[in-house]
Amino acid sequence: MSRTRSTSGRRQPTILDVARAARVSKSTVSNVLRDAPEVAPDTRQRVLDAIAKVGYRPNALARNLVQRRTTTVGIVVGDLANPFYSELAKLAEQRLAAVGLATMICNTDGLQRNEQEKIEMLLEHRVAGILMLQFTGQSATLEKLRETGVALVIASQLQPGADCVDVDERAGADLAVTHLLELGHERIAYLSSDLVERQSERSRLSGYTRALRRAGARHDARLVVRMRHPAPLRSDDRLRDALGGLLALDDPPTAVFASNDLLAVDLLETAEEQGLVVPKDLSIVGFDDILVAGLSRVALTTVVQPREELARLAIGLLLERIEEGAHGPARRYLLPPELVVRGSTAPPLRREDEVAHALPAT
Amino acid sequence: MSRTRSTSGRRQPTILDVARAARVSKSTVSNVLRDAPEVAPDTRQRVLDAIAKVGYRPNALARNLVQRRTTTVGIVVGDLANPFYSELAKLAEQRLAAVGLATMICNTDGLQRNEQEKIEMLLEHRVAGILMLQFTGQSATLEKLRETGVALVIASQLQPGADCVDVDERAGADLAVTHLLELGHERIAYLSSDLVERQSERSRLSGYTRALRRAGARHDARLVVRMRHPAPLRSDDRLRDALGGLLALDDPPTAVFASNDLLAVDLLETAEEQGLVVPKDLSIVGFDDILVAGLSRVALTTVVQPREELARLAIGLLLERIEEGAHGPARRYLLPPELVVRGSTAPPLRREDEVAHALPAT
DNA sequence: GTGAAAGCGCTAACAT
DNA sequence: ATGTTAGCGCTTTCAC
Repeated sequence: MSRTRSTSGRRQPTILDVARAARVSKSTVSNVLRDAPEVAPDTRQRVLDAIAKVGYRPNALARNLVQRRTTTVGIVVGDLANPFYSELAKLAEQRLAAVGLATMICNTDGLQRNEQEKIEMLLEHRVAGILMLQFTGQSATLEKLRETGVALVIASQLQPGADCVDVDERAGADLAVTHLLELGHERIAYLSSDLVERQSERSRLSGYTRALRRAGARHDARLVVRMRHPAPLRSDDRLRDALGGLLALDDPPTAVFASNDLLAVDLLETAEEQGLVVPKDLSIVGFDDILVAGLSRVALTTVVQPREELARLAIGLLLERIEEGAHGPARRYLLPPELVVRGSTAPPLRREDEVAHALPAT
Repeated sequence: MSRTRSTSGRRQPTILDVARAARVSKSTVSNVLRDAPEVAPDTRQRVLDAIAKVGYRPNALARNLVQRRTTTVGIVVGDLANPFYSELAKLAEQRLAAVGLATMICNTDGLQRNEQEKIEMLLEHRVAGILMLQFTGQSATLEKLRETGVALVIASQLQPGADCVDVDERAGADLAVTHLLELGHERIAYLSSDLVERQSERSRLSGYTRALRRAGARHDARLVVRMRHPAPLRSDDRLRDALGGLLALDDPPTAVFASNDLLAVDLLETAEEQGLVVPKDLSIVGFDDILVAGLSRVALTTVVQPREELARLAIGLLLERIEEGAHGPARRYLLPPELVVRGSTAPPLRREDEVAHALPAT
């Protein structure tokens, strides 16, 4: 019974069209497609020719359906416009493509609602694995994921029971604050935004606290500020208020540790807009080491997250899970952070210095 | 014949499991899933309950296979780590997700080889449409795409015969150079990297030439430099050489128009590293208006590409094509660029000024 | 309103 | 070495 398609143009040729053109059965075509060993050289050639002739292109959906597994991996990211994540996403995609896996990228804007929906969509597409570059930390979501048995790796955050690869954020924050303490700062603020997930937030804050406590500095709750994340890379009202609040204290901070580079750069902008000079009047340390931080015009002292290694290990873990299945104990890589000192930090201005010379940045 | 799966855990429940649990046929389940009108309220409820009970999740592959169309769209991008493209990709993904479409993102690194492979992969996955945020311009690729009849939109570049949405790059370059001319510059270099596709390259160069010609300035081929793209946002040897070459001329340029912001910022870094002061010794104009360009510490004068509008129009076009099919005449949106003047441009230092005062940036 | 049946394009036994 | 066959999980006529 020959079919004729008049509507909406020719339909794509299938394996059957190839079979007819090569005068073989469709399984023979399938055999050469999957290059199974038992095909006669000349038959194979006939099939190859037929494929070229009819312009055949395999249908991944059909294949994936019958094989009950896909070669697609989902990447969930909070904000693709954040350089830290887009760089990570790029590295991950590269590695996945290198082993023949396609990538579905989902942006959540950091919203639980979106996160759930996107994950649901990935599961409906039966992705072989999911890499979460950011995670709201909602346990129900994690539970659902676990039920499906899909391979899962969470990057840049620790979640008990799941494969994780993250940097030691506590140690990183400690590094940052210790650096400031060593420069002689005593009043050090911690500024954070909800762009950073709760988990990470806690770790970084705890690193901040630990460093202060070790140095015997008194903890001052007024120096810890968490805000809605400001517009990226622009000075911002909320940030201006936050900074104003800190500086209005009777004993204002001389340095700020910001929980991420985007925020740190914004702060730098805002501070200078207010007439402060960084680092003379205010030292700033960030977290992430995004590319902008390294510009000499910006020169942000910051804690480095090793992106390449993060991506490499995360994809490595994910591929293992896809191979072996999701059973077995959770694995974790904890990467050590590093501090890179640039021009945004300097010793504090002592009272008596205030009119006189300011110490230059190291 | 009941099946038992002992290996690799439980398999995911199918529509049949739901049917059994609800004591209806599978087509009834399908009917409530696609909420077809003709289902009795109580039957629907029974099915809904069964779905929840067995933890059923629709299989998008099976659905897409039988419907012979997917709800997945491919986005092809050259470099996801380039803020301009990651911002665009994010906007596009948002709009697609809003209408229920999933997004497969492919990074090509600007390589034709990769571009072809990734497009092939998208086609095998039978994506409903492809949005190219960057395109090497290879006509064979375009031809293949056209043959498949897949919905296609090319953003940020004009390709005859395909739906395009791009900004008027020629006008943009003209704007940039005219601005420099009006400031009094006479020797204006054009610096470009292969990060910019050939098409765009040509347009921008032609805008540069046109502006110069209109002003009656003599064209000097030595002022036009195209280089391999340097490491993003870091000063770079190649760039140092390129700049050195320009400044070594007997009549060196006082201003540079860079074909993209990433390059412009790199140039700024390199120039200052070499002891030049921007804009006093050298004015720089970029193209794109990526977020970093707006930082007051960077303050790059640049040509704005309206990203939001680009994404909106591109996705709009793509959705139309997915609806209507790929036949019909190609459509095109040409967006007007805008110049935003910041601190990286100023009148040139005249010989007699050289030791004395320099004019500040506007 | 509901069910039976015929595929979508492919793979993977199993025959031959 | 090649062909036959039975699905993968779903949609979609078409009977009842």
